Parts: sequence; C-alpha cells; structure tokens
Amino acid sequence: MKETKEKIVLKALQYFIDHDYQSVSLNSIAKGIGITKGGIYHYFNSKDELFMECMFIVFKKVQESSMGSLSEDSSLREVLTALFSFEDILEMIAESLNINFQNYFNFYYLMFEGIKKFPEVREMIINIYSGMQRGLTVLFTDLQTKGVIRKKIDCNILSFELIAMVEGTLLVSGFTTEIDLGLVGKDLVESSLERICV
Amino acid sequence: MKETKEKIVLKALQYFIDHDYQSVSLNSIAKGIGITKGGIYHYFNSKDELFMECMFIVFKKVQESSMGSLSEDSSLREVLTALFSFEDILEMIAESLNINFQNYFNFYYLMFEGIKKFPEVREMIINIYSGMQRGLTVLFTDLQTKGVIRKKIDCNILSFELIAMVEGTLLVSGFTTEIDLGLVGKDLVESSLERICV
Amino acid sequence: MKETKEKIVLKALQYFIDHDYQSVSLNSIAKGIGITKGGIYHYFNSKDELFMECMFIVFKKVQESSMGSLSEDSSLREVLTALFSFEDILEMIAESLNINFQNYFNFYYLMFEGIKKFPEVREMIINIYSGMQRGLTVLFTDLQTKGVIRKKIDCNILSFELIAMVEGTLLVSGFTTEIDLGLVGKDLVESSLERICV
Amino acid sequence: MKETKEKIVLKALQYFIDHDYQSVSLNSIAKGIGITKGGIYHYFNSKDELFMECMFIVFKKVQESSMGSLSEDSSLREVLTALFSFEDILEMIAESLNINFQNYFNFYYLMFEGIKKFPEVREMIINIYSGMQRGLTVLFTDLQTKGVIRKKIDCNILSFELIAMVEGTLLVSGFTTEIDLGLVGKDLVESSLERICV
DNA sequence: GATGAATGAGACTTCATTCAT
DNA sequence: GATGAATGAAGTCTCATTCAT
Repeated sequence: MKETKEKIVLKALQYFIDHDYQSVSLNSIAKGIGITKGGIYHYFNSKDELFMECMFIVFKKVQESSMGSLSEDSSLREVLTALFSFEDILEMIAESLNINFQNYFNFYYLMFEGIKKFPEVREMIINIYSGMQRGLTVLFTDLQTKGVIRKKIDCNILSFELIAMVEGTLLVSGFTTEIDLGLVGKDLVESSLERICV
Repeated sequence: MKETKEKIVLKALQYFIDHDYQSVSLNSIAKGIGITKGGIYHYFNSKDELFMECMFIVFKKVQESSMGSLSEDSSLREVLTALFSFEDILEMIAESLNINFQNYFNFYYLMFEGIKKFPEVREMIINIYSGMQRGLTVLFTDLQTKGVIRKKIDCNILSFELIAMVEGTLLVSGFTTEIDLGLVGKDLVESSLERICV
Repeated sequence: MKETKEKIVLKALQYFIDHDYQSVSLNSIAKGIGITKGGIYHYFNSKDELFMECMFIVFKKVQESSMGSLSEDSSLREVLTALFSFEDILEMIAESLNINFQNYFNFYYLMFEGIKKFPEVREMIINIYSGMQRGLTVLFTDLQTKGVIRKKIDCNILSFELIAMVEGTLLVSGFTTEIDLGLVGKDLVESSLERICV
Repeated sequence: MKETKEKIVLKALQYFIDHDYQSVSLNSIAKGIGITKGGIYHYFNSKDELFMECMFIVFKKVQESSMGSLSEDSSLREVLTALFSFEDILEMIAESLNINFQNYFNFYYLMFEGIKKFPEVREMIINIYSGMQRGLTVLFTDLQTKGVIRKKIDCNILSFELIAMVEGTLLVSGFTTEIDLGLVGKDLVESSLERICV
C-alpha cells in the first residue's frame, strides 16, 4: 500500500520541522510510525531522497497556496491583503499536510537546510519567488495602467520590495516570537496602500 | 600565546559558515590550522562552547558595525542609505574577521542554527533587532518633529517595515544569488524616501 | 536469534571479571565474539546497560545457588556445611555461566565495582544478604527451640557472625591465593559446631 | 619544597578514595591543590607511580595502627577488643592522613583496586595479614598455655577465623551501610570470649 | 619548580546503510 | 513488504604524557 510511504514522508516532515536534518534519525521516523528502519528503504534509497520528497510535497503545497486566490480582477487591496496574510498561508499548508510547525521559524529553517544541502531546492525556491514576482508585476502594471498605482512607481521594484517585506517580516518574527503577525500584516497593508495609491 | 585560540575560532567560524554545525568536525577544524583534535579542548570544553564563541565574536562585530555611523544629526537620506547598504555592513564584518561568506545566505543560516540550538543566541539577536528598532524610531520621530517625515506615519511601524525590508532583501537575495544588492539598495532608498517624505 | 545477545553478555561478564569496568572496551568485547562495536548497540543502549545486565544474571545465579539446598529439616551440621562450602557455590555459578573467575577476589571486585557505580547494585546485594540473614536466623531459632543450639546464643548475631566469617574468609583468601578453601571450610564447620552446640 | 609532593599525594589519595583510579584525572588532582597537570610530573613519573605512593603511605599507617597497642601481657579481652575495634583503627588512619573516607567501603575499594592493578600491592596486603595472623597466633598460644584458652582450640585456625570475621564484618557493613559497627564490635568480642575461654 | 600548549591514542556512541530471511 | 541483525565510518570527548619555556 502507498499508505506506508505517505506515513513515512509525513512523519519525516514533522520531525525535520521539529528538529533538523541531522538530528532526525531514520530510526526515530520508523519508530514514529511503527515500522523498522529497514522498512524505509523499501520506499527511499537514502535519507537524502526521503528529505527531498519532503521538500517536494511542501513546495507543491506552497505553490498551490501562495497566490492561488488572486485573479486579474483583484483590487489592489485584495492583492496586498493576500500577500500580507502570512499566517493564513502557512496555516493552510500545515493543515493540509496535517503537520504542525509551532513557529514559522521552524518552517524557514527547514527551507534553509534544504537550500544548504541540495542545489535543487534552491532552484525550486527561486522558481517560486520569481513566479510570485512576475505575477505581482503583471498585476501591478495592470493596476498602474488603470490609474490605481502612481505612475512614478516601478512595478518591478515594487514587487520585489513587497516580497522582501513579507519575507523579512516572517524572518524577524521568527527570531523574536513576540510579534502578532495578524496585526502587523494589517498595518503593512494599510501603509503600503497609502504609499502606492494615487 | 593566544594565537592558537583565535586561529581555532576563526577557522571554526569559516567552516560553520561554509557548511553547518553538524557537518563541521572538530577534526577538520584542527587539521585546518595544523593542530590535533585534542588541542581544541585545551581552549574549549566542547564543540558547543566553540560554536558559542563564534557567535559572540560575530555579534560583537554586527553590533559595532550596524548603526555606528549614524548620529542625531543625520539626514533622512543618510539614515536610509546606511540602512540599505547591506553589502557594506556584511563585508565590513567579513573583512574584519578575515572570513568570507560567499553568499549572505550562509550568514543567515548560521544565525538560524544558533537560534535553533541555543536560546541565548535568540536572546542576543532579539536584542540587536530591538536596539535597531528603538534607535531608528528615535531618529525618525525626531525627523518627523522637524517636518521631514509625514505626520501621518507611525514611526514605530516605519522602523519595523524598513528593518523587515532590509532583512527580507538580504534573505531573498541569498536564495537567488542573482540580485545586484548595490542597485537594489539604492532603489530602495529612493522609493522609501519618496514614500516617507513630506 | 538471541544467541548474539547472550554471547555479548557472557563475554562481557568474563572480561569484567578478568579486568575491570573501565578497562574493558566494548570494542574488545565485540572482537571477542566476532562482531563489531556497533553491533553491541543493537542489544544494549550503553555500556552501563550491558554492565547491569551482567550484574543481573550473576545475582540470579547467586540467589538460586546460595541457600537453595537448605530446608526446615536440615541439621545444624548441614546448614553450616552449606554455608561454608564456598567453593561449591562459586564454582556452580561459574560453571552454569560458563565463565571462569580464577580467583574469588575477582568476583568480589566485580560486586564492588557494581556498588560503586550503581546504587541499584548495592540494593540488590543488600537484599541478598538480608535474605540470607533472615533465613539463617529462622533456621537457628528453630534449632535452638529443639535444644540443639545453646540457649544463651542470640541467633540474629550468630547469623551475622557466620555470614561475616564466610565473606571474610573468601575475601582474605582472595587476597592471598594460598589458602585451601576446602580445608578451611571444614575446619570452620567443626569449630563453629563446637562453639554453638549444647 | 617537599610540601607540594605531600599535597599531591594527599589530594590524590582523597580523590582515589572518593572516586576510583580511572575516574580521577591528574588534572583534577592538580587543580585540587592549585597547580597544573604538568607540575605533578616533577614528583612522579606516571599516574601509576603516584597511585603506588598513595598505597605506600596508607599501608605504613595501617601497619602502625593495626596491632601497635598489643603486648605480650595483654589479656584475651584486650586482644579481642583491639581486633574488633574497626572504627578506631580506620579513623586513626583517616585522621593521621587528614583524609576522610565517608564509608569504609571506599577504603576497601581502594585496596581492591590496588590489588587488581599492581601485584606489589597484593604482596603488601598479604604481608600485613600474615603478620597479623602470626602475631595473633603467638598471643593466643601463650594464652592457651596459661590456661585462658581452651586446649581443644587450634590457635592458628582461631586467628584466621577472627581475622576473617573482622574483615567480613567490615565488608558486609560496607555493602549495607546500616550497621552500627561499634555495637557489632562489642557483641563480637563477647561472643568470641565465651566461645574461646575455658 | 612549574606552566601551558599540544599530542595521540582510545573510549563511547550514533547512524545510514546493507542484506538475509 | 518488512524485519532485524550487523557493519563501518565518523564524531565528540578524555586524558596521560611530553616538552619548550
């Protein structure tokens, strides 16, 4: 049954999030789902391969969730709100994978580990970012044409800035754990609107 | 002579940046500076202790470099320029420690590892950030009183936004490695000025 | 098969007896039975755990052998003979475990190491001694009622004295290696009888 | 000055008693008296040599204390009392060396270690025991001639028995730690007297 | 007389991986 | 499909010992 493979991946993902690549032993994963170490090798040729599988399913979810709700007709406020609703996105991912990253920091850390260890992961993340950047730029350019966004603004830079702000906010909040991301997100939407809008 | 201890720390830091905590063996560090494994234990009681020492010296440099150049009389442009001149700061640190983080991503990763493993590191990083935030807020409030910054802007949120943008930019650029940070920094200074200034 | 585990324990026990806890490396045990160091960790989580396992099986044997042959109907001579037939008891243990403590001193030393390192071992040894003491006291009191043992004698003290003499004899003989325990045992039986009997 | 050498030996002895040979590092001894590891090598060529020195001074004290108070004119009661006053003897040793063995077990353990590691130590201990045995036998034979001790008793065996009982008592009390050695000693004197005397 | 740096061997332990069953 | 035994490499750490100063 494929069930076991999925169980392995999900348990592995949870452990990789909770701890880190090196600290998670195949043994612990196996025990966590009631099989033995050797059993994992039926589905994966190596720990690396299992790790990559975890990365894949996370990225799939990220891609699905990240900007799925936006369409060409979205208002500027809708776009920004979607962008700055960090928690919603991450929670959606966590829920649909039935995992639990108690702190977004853990999620970032996992991505970082992936990048550090596997060039493919860096590739995938670049794709996601540039996809977002392109998508946003298109939306913004359109809104600029419609006169919603000030003429002076370079939509490409704007996209980059906003993405950077989103990531930076999550990053800094991951460091501190004392920030109410919901509130910050709303503040950022408003201040961004004010600055962008005609 | 203390030379050896310093050599150990510097080599360790370089390796920790290049790879990661777990992947760096004391053996490799020792060999890297021409001593034996046991010799490290003359100066450090454990690998953890050595790692923390690395963190300390990095943080000291960061604190020294981060906002040292700003004074109460700095113009808004100067403040923003200092803030967005990422490369200068990081390069200064790298140079003064005689190390080389080929990609700023590596620097972030090191911080993340520190946070994940040692609560003290999180504490130290929080201190750095809140120090920056407080410092910026004071400067901005002063500039607002002088009529340089728009009345409507909440200087506290502005500080947070800018810091988040700085960090996010470095982060995203660390992912991609295809971004000219120098240019981006200048762009961000201009667009920020435009948005903030009366 | 459990064979390997047993082989490990037995070889470990033999080595612990021949040398001492610290001097015996897991490596040597492993090599001694033709497996590799890591293999031991398949069965034991630590050297300590393996050591404790050795203690357990020794204690089980001791308990089985120590006073098993005595019943309520035993004569005083039989009781004393059983008590002072050190060699038989220890040889029985050695044989049934297929080990070889060339000198009873080694056996004592092992017990001492156990006590020094693990409080549980002290507990177990105390249990064995107090069990013996209680058992002997019951037997002696009964014999006293029957008029075999002098009325003046405190059976509790007598038990302690005899046990102490047994242990002391083994101990001193362990130091010297020049004593014929068989003869000494017989002498002690006779001198004790004379002293105790009405 | 010789002072340092003595300090080293005494501190080493204390540590060897508190822990065990292998657990005591030269470093800890050195630190314990405010010098450095290397300094110990001025006075001793190796850890073994230092250990043997500890053994020597202990044995000297033991020999001095063990039967020093007895003379040809001692009564039987005096001889037995001296023999069974364990605590006095050991405390005398501890005091005169300014050390502290909280439990006589620790003292025994140290002797055992010595025996296990160094044949010379076994030799020395045998000497002590046979010296005691000879001395006692002489005294007992004399008392037997004087009609104090029953004719039937073999004075040689008696000496062995008593020594064994002394050692056994200390041994068992070392295991259990719940025995009042003072009381036991007195009991044993009385019961021995009764059994030996005409 | 003593320090302090450094060595080098060896210990316990962990773990990904293999493979017969 | 899965187990369980076993390997082997690597890692952290300890410590007696040496030696230049």
